[in-house]
Amino acid sequence: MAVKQAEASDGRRLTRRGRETQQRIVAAAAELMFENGVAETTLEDIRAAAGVSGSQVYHYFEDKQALVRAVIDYQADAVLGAQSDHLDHLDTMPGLRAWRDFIVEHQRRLGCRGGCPIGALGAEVAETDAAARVAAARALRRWEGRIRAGLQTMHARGDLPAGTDPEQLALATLATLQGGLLMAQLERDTRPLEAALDAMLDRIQSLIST
Amino acid sequence: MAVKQAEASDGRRLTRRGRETQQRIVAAAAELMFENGVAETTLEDIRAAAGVSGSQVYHYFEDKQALVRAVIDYQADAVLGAQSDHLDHLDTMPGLRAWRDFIVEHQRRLGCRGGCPIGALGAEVAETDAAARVAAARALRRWEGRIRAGLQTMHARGDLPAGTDPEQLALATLATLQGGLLMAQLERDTRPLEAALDAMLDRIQSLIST
DNA sequence: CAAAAAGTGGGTTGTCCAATCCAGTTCAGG
DNA sequence: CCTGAACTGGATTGGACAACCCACTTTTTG
Repeated sequence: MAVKQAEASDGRRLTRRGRETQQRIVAAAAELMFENGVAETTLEDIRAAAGVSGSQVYHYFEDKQALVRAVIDYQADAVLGAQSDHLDHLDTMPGLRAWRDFIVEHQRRLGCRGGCPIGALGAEVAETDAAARVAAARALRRWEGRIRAGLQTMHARGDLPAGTDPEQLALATLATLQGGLLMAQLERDTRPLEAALDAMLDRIQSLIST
Repeated sequence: MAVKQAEASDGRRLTRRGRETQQRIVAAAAELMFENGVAETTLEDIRAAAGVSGSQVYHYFEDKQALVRAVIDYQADAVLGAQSDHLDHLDTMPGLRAWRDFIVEHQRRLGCRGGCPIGALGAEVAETDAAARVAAARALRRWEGRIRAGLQTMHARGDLPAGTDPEQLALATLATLQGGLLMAQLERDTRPLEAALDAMLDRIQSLIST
């Protein structure tokens, strides 16, 4: 599921070159908004970073809000893509632990800056742009779906007791991850993130060994 | 620990009346920033909502950033104050469950709008205002301290096994709460919040009954 | 109770930035 | 190869808003 906008703001179809330019704008916007937030990122910054000129941003996007929505979809693909291999193996404790380590290490490399590309962006625009809020919520549901798939496999295999609900557990796991990322961002320290994920994985482990 | 700014932007001491006006400005700013975010809240909006005139905001605050920092401290007091009774009883499972119910019910009443007054605000300004980020982090540590106190009581009492670290568990609990609030805000649904808190409380419960 | 400090009301300024426009150039399909 | 559509580059506009200023009134204090 890639970001297939594939048309200009006035609805015309795009050529190959056009699509590339559009993607370059979204990628530049995503990076700048991740680093500085939506409000602090001007269209001029994006234009310069993408290496396109003046009217181009408006050629491809209706307005700034439309670009923000495209960025959210782009980040959803980026985040799920980056951890795709890990997400495919969340049906064993070693797989879950490896995923945890991957996320913590990634945050450490970033100096805990930026938080979650989806969650932080969504939170910033949630109360002023309903469409963007919904886009962020949809992105989180995709993510949760991948986690749930792993837990459901464990459940079907009988590793998780019949009484447990994989969906609830997946929701809780993603929420814990989001909160850990937020606290890590604010404290510039991975410890809250580690404590949060470890507690949730220990919870799953304890369900298994029941 | 109240917000004792108690001086104007130029460092002069405030009279009683001045302090009241200053508080009215902070309270108005807090409400508007909670509802619409920092970027969407103008000083003119705040001025009008607080019922003060033109230069007054600048009389009491150096600039908008200083006001944001005051709002963060104000919200920290407000949040901890509102759940103070519950925070005093986090040393039993019924106490923890009651706290959970209180938070979920509060979110339901708000229609899941706004998220966490501290977390959402902190996330918005984290990458553009280091002082505000630190203020938010400090607020979260105060909150975490209250949770930790309850868990430490359980630990000392022997309810929690010796091997468990109340601090780690408190950190994880707050992170889970933050993530649940964020997801509830984005999805406009308390289910992620409930799933997250329930999973974490079940974790604590399972540690007790070991 | 006088004089200085604290607080008020509103007007002004300068900057930033989203959004629009248009003249010129490149590209892609028939 | 040529014609219209896709794309480029830069200039412009209009509005919003943070920050500042000053004349005036009220409050506090020595």
